[in-house]
Amino acid sequence: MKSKTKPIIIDGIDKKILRALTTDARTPILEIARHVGISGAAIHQRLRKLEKSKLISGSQFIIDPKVLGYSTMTFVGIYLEKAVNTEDVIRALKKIPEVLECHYTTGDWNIFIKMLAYNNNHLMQLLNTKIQTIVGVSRTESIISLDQQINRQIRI
Amino acid sequence: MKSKTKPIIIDGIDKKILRALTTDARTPILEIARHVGISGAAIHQRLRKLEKSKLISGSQFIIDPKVLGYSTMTFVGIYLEKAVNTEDVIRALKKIPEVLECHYTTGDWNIFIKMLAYNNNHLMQLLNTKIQTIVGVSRTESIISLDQQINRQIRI
DNA sequence: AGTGAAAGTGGATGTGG
DNA sequence: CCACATCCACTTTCACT
Repeated sequence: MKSKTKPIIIDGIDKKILRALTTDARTPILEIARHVGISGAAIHQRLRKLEKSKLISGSQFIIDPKVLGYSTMTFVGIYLEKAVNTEDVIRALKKIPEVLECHYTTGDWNIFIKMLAYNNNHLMQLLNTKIQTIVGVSRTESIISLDQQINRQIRI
Repeated sequence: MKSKTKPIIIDGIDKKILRALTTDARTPILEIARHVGISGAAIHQRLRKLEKSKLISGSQFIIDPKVLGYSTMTFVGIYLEKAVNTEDVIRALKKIPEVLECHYTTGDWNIFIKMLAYNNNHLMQLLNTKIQTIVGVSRTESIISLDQQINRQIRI
């Protein structure tokens, strides 16, 4: 299967549409239309094009974890034992809701995750009872985020 | 100012609303209403409550960076020189669009960032011409994400 | 907290330029 | 690629429970 994904051509109007909708997914199409000076139907067509190109992969309401009491964000580097099925480890990590991201990485660690916890105690508990207990995990190193200064999508 | 944010009480209906809207920000209120068995107006009221509590901090269309050609995601640990104004460094990082996240962290690094690049060459270029040139940055260590297996919000 | 109805607005679509 | 017109669905508000 030749993945013949055409290179997407995005003009200034598309950019304005994307900027509006990546800032607020509920921005009315007609409002964007007024703003860029073409009809709502035209915006609608362009949106279909952008969705078909998979450039837009969906939309989400954003939950603020702090309001739920999650005040500690941590990055955890994970060392795996040599002969281990990494897919099983990923599967186990997926079952831990506090794990938000998980990457195979270059460097010393085999796996790198981003994780939320209520506080440092909870973090320790998660590491000891959830992460370290996964078969194949030999050791972890934690990097706690003291403050997040940037959090955004790629600019369009 | 005592930040007297009441602990939010979220019942099962709120959870269903949030689950629908964090999956697809454009889910019609009436559809959710039919699903949970109360009126649209009631869903609307609850949404106002959730927004007022700041648990919902907004909504976004999600852009897939891969479609734009960004195939390399990298975490970069940054060492700063001793007597440096970290705020200036943050300010400089904010101006680099490829930087998506930026954290003050515990551990060896002072600052930890998540970054996109088109490829390894572009990554090198970004490091050499954008990151390393920031006044106060002494050294960086890069961890390249070979594959991202998990990417999600906190579960509700 | 929730209902139901009313009023206004926006999304979706087809025809035609 | 866009405009216009249409229809239908959705959001929002309010009086009432």
